[in-house]
Amino acid sequence: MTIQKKTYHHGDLISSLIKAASDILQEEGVEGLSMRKLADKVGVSRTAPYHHFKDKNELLCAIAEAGFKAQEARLQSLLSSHEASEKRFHRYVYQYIEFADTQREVYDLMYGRLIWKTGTPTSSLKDASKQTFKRWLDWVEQLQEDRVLPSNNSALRVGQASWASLHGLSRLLIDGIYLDRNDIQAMTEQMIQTLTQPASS
Amino acid sequence: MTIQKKTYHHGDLISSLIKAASDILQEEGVEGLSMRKLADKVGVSRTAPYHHFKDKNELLCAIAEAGFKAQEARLQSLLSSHEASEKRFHRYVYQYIEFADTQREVYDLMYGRLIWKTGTPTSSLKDASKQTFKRWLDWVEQLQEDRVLPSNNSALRVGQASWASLHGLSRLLIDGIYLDRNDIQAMTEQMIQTLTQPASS
DNA sequence: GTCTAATCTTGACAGTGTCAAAATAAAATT
DNA sequence: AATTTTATTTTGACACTGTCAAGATTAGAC
Repeated sequence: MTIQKKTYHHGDLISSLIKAASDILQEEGVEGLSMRKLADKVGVSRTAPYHHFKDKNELLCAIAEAGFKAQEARLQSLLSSHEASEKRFHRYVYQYIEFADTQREVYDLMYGRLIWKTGTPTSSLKDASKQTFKRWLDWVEQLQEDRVLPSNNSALRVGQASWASLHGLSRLLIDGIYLDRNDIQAMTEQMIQTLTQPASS
Repeated sequence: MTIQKKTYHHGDLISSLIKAASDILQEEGVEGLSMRKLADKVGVSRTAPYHHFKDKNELLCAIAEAGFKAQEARLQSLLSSHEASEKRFHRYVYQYIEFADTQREVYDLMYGRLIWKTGTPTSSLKDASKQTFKRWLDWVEQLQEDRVLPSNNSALRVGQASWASLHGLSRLLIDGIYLDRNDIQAMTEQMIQTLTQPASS
C-alpha cells in the first residue's frame, strides 16, 4: 500500500490522475470528465493537474495511449496462440468488438473526433496508434497468405478496408444507432463472412 | 429578398437559426457552434433561440434531420435512374463517401455520439433516421435479388453489415485516422469489392 | 382600441478550461 | 546545518459556455 495523504505534495499525482480520469470516463463518459472534478476527486486543487499535463487534451491522449497499448497486448497474446489461422481471425473479430463494447469510452477516445480532430494527438499517442495499426497490417499480410483474407489488393488496402468495417460496426454499437445489443452476435458473424474470402466450396 | 431588420420581432427566426447554425457548423465544426454566438450572428439576444428550440440539442437534431432528408433525397434520385443494378450500387457507394466527406460536420451530427448518446434524439429525428435506413434495407433486398449483394443472410443483416462498413470508412475519413485524403478513391474501390458478391467468373 | 398571445431581452447562476502569481515543501548545494 | 534551487501545489482571475426566470415589446384577435 503506497498510500500517503494530507501531505502538500501528493507524491504520485500523475498516475493517480490517469486512474481517476479513467474511472470517471467509464462511469460518466467524456462529458462527465472535467479537469476540476477530476482534481477534486484526487483531492487536489483545480489547477494542480496542469503541472503534469499541459492540457486536458494531453490527459485524454495519455488515456487513449494506454488503450492502444492494451489493445495491442490483446492482439499479441492472441497471435501467440497455436490455432488455425482462420479460427484465430474469427476470435480476433469477436475480441475487437468486445473491446469496443466494454471499453466504449476509451475506444471512443482512441479513435474519436475529440482527440484526432478537435484536439491535437500527442506525438507519443500517434506513435502508439501507428504501431498498433502496423501490427495489424503485418498480420493481414499473413492472413492473405493463409487465404483467410482476400488477396485482390495490397495488404494496406485490405487492412484499411477490413479494419474500417470493424470500426464502423463498433461505432454503431457504441453510439447505439440502427443496432442494438441483441444484434451484436449476429452482426459480428455476418461481418466475418463478409470480410473473409468465401470458401472455395 | 425577404430581409427585414431592426424590428423587435425577427419574423423568421426559426429558419434563420438553422441556416446560420449550419453555416457555423460547416466552417468551424460543432465545437465552434455555441448558442450565444449563433444568436449573435442572427442579430438577436442570447436567449431568443430558446423560444424556438427547447435545447441546443433540439437545434442540432433539426440540422441532423435535414441531413437525413438530404441523404434520402440523393438516394431516391439515384434509384430513379435507369442503370444496371451493380453500376448503380457502385455509384451509391461513391456518393455516400462523398457526402460524408463534403458534409462532414453534418454527417457527424447525423450519426455521431453527440446526439445519439450524449444528447437525446428528437422523435422526429428518430423517424427520419429510421426511414432513411428502411429505404436502404428495401434497396438491399433488391440488390440481393440482382446478385449484387450477397444473399447469405437476411436483408437486415446484410444491410446492417454493409452499411456499417460504409460508415466505418466515412468515419476514418472524417476523423482522419490511418487514412488520408489521397486514399479515398482506392479505399472506396476496395470497399466495393469487399461488399459485392465476387463475380462467378 | 383593448386584450391576449407570441416573441424577444436583461439579469443571473453554475459550470467549464486555463493562465499568472504566490505559497509550500523537498532536494541540491554549500 | 544552513541556504539556495527546484519541484510541486494553491488561490485568484478571466472569458466562455448552456439555460432559467422575470420582465419588456409587439403582433394579431376581438
